[in-house]
Amino acid sequence: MLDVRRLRLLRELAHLGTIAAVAEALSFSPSAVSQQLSVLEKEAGVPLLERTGRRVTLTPAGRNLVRHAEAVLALLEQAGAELAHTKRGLAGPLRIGTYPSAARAIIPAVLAELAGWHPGLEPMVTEVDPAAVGAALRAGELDVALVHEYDLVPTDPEPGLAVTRPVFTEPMYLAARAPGTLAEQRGTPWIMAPPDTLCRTMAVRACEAAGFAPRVRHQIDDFTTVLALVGAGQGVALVPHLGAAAPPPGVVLTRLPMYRRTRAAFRAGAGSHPAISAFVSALHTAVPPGLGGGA
Amino acid sequence: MLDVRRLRLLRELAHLGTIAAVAEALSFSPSAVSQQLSVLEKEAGVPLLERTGRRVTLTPAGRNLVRHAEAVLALLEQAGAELAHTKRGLAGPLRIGTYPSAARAIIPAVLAELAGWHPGLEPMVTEVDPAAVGAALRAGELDVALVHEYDLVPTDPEPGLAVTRPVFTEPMYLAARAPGTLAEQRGTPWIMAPPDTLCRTMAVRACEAAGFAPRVRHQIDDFTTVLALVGAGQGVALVPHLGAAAPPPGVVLTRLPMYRRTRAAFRAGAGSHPAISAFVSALHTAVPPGLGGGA
DNA sequence: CGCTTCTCGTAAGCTGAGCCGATGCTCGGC
DNA sequence: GCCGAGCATCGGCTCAGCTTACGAGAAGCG
Repeated sequence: MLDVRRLRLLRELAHLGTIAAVAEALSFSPSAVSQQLSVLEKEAGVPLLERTGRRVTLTPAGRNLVRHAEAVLALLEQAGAELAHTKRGLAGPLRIGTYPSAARAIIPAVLAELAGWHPGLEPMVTEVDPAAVGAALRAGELDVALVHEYDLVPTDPEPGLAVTRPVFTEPMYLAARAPGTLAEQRGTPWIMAPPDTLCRTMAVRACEAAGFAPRVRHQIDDFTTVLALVGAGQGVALVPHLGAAAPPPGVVLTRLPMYRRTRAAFRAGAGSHPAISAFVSALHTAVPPGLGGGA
Repeated sequence: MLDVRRLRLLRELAHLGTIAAVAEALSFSPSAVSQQLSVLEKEAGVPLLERTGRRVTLTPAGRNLVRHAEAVLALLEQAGAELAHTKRGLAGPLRIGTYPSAARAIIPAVLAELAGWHPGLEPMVTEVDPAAVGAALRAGELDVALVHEYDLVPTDPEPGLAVTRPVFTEPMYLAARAPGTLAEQRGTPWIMAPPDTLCRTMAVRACEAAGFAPRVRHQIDDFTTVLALVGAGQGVALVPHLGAAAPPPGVVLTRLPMYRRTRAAFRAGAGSHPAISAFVSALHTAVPPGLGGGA
């Protein structure tokens, strides 16, 4: 019988690409991961990994086994969820991951709602880099997380995870010193998120769709800072509704026909866990009215 | 995350009823099983067992968890089977369980067929008490087994196991010293299998269907011995085709409108294992022609 | 071309999960 | 009432599996 513990390592390897990263994610030494994968390979009787350069790649048999591992892990997750269902009086920790602007604008109301429903529940919120959310969920460091996606960025469904329908949809705004269209900012300096982030990709693509490649001057992730810089005449930026709560004087927001959607994500099979479904319900009822609507 | 090793113990408990039996089946001490189930219960957070008298019973939550355990174990079995599929050149041991008459009449031809197809395969045949076949399969002591069922005995599908369609269907015979019908044996002494066996149940029900309760004189399991006793005028008996190969002189076989069906059984999910499906194929091709038909 | 760096594998040693045996307790049956 | 069957608990031990340390091979860089 294949060992699930080892299958989990193989799955993480499939997602993270290197043994070192798996070890990092699961708080092991790389040596331990290597040893366990060797054992798995021996008891599988089939080569699962092959060294390519200084990394390892999964063989087709390995990738196939990962598919099964996903299914098994999802089923175990579901079994745990159903188990939690039978014990009444929801209690214990619920580890929630979120991106910064939701943490500020959404999470407090959601937690208040949740506390009213289930006083025993102990929500623990952690701001997490959106790129690391998947790994944190799979590694069991988080139970549920708020993730977002942009119109222009193709959403890749991560295997092993599941997401809800969008909890809310925000419009995007062009933040500048005067009203105007995107295309008029061809020559203006831009303030964008750091490279290799979802926000950055989205902003660049928006500019490209308007017919130009943006000149990036500042790389800032925090929307409050971004708006302050816009107010100081340092450039223009794209900000979502949640990041544009209190624009400083002198900053003009122009609504664009682009949207950011926020969903809840969790491990596949965990959607029926009472704490997680309660969180999602709280999310839906506590979401500020008019978020998807006017200005 | 629930531990699959422990879930397996819980499943066995659901089938076998006592911790001692689980320990026996899996070659552990009862103490080890008890400890592991305690840990499982603790990490489930819900009572799974309750002491009723001097045994333990599963709570509803426990039974529900067993359902999930079955699913997980079947999935793991399937993953292992698919893995074996990729390694070509079928090799290694295949542990086959069988009831005695099939061992004599069917298995040799099947093994010969199988050896021709896959020389590397090492079949290991064990005669197993039909009542213990399920436990032996689940415990991993057998990979595949020949099991039979009778018309008159309701076949209860064991969870955790899967069976093929009938491999062959044998007619049943009334073995006596003269031709005759079942109903005519109302007053004759009977030779039957020991109590609490499938054969015994079948024979008793057949008599009841013919309108009488049989007087059982001898309790013998081996059909050759049974026929010898019939020949010695010690009574009459019901024997399946496979058990009636060479009736001794003086014994007359009268065919009855009743049948015994033989199937192959294996752990749920293992049906796609190449060695097992090869065995089933060999079974179908090597089965003696006319077994389901004439005489 | 050689140095550094990053990655994976192997070897040696240690720790704790989990097994066994013994004992105690609580039921049910004779 | 006694006895046996079945489960839980307690010490003690063993081995699976982790860590640390080291070595080998492959990219990147001056």
